[in-house]
Amino acid sequence: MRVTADDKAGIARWRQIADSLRLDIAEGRLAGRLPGETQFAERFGVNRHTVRRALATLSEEGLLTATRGRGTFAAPRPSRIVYPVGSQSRFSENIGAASREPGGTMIASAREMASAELAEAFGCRANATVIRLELLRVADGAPLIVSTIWFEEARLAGIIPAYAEAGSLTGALTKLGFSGQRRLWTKVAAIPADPRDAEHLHCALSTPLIATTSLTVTAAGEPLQYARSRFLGSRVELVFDHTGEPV
Amino acid sequence: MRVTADDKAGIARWRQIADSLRLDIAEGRLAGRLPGETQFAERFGVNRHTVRRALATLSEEGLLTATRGRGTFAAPRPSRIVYPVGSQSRFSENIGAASREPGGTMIASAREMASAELAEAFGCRANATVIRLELLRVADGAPLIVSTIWFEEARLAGIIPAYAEAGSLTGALTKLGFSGQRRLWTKVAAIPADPRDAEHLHCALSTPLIATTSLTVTAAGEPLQYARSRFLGSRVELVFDHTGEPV
DNA sequence: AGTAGTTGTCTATACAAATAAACAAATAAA
DNA sequence: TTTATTTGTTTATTTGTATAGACAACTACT
Repeated sequence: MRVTADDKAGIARWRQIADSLRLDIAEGRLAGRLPGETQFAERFGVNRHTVRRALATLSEEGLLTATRGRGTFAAPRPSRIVYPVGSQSRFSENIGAASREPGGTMIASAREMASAELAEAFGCRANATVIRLELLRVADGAPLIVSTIWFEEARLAGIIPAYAEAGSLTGALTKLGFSGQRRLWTKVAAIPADPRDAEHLHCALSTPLIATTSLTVTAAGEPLQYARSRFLGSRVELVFDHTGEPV
Repeated sequence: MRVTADDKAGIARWRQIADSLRLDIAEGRLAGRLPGETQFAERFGVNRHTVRRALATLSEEGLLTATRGRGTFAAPRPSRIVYPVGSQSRFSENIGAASREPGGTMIASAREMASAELAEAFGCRANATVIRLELLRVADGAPLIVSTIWFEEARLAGIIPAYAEAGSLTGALTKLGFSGQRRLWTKVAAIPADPRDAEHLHCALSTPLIATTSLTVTAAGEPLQYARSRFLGSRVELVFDHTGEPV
């Protein structure tokens, strides 16, 4: 089979244009009144209808409003939520500090065997039982983060009911007698959204996500929780403050 | 115009399948011998030819090798490069420590007016002159990072020739009499690759990138460099170590 | 040698996407 | 009001995408 090594193959021209314009709007390069459909068509080297198909999708997404005779206008772009990450990170504090109502729901919870990765982080046997908690975190009424959090059952058997009652992780841990815990490290990667995450975050497949993996320990330094969070790349920005780090 | 709000609209079925399989291979869910084309066709609910079109592209990308009569086999997946980020981050040290030959080339350099964002970071006038340096960083022979770095001209007039001579940023700064600089903070976002970055990083448009923005200051605490780097999400993982942070 | 299972190739058909050329309908400004 | 500009609609044609069925070529195993 003859296959050209073309990046854009298999993606309709109108889709490419829509994606390009969506990015331009998100980055603020396109705002207010947009150029006419005819101008766009010429700029992209396509027929006017192809541009119209692209604009129609963006209009459907609420990024654009077009009026016959007047023109097409870009909606004002929302700013990124700033999310500080450090040894003391907590979801509710972070989002709360940015004066947006936080929220979260438990998507799922399960007991399972520790994977090799997890066993290493917890310093336990590979077949030890762990508790997995899946949370969906919301800000401004739209989903922002999907978190998968693991706990050692031996240490945190009652975490699920405690969370259900307290409504927050920090609260649940306090209820179980843990305080003064801190985050040891955070790993960050960029990944395309998989079908499950795309559904929860209400975004398209392959949308760029920030994937963080982190280990939190007790005040005494014992492993407490291992978490993997996926942040909607378009709505959030993580901030790491290095002041205070050893030189 | 009637437009359904469908995520996958405008993306050919074979492309969606190719993207899905590419992710499966990258995450290790698919390895060694793959299911037959007929099985894939049934699993995805499409014709065998559509699957073949998807496999053909992955084969073109070197992720697959198919042999008539034998079957189709996934290439072994490369591991992510671990990139520690902290107050002392330097590119050559990081990649060097992972025992991979580092490398870098200057893509471009220019003098320009400070943007509002930049002026705030540097604490200077908005129309002050800054020097912009664009670097492409390579590991294992493949591009990994595109960095845009700004310096205040008033403080670092000779940075371009110094870099050209020293071959590294740290070396260039030493040559200009700066040492003991440290990174104050790092912001992290996930963005789709734009046309320029996609070209440099040799990746498809809209590939997830990690975008970091950081401020480095002199030993005395004065702003030294403001940098915006784009990391290829599929090949790298950033690690932030919070030990030593104030509690 | 034979057989089951695999990838590779071919032809034909139906549907979506993109192009082309006009024209209608609304708006803004002269 | 008139004019130019803009988005919206229609019809027709061409190119790409997906399906269907059949068969060839090759491999691994019995």
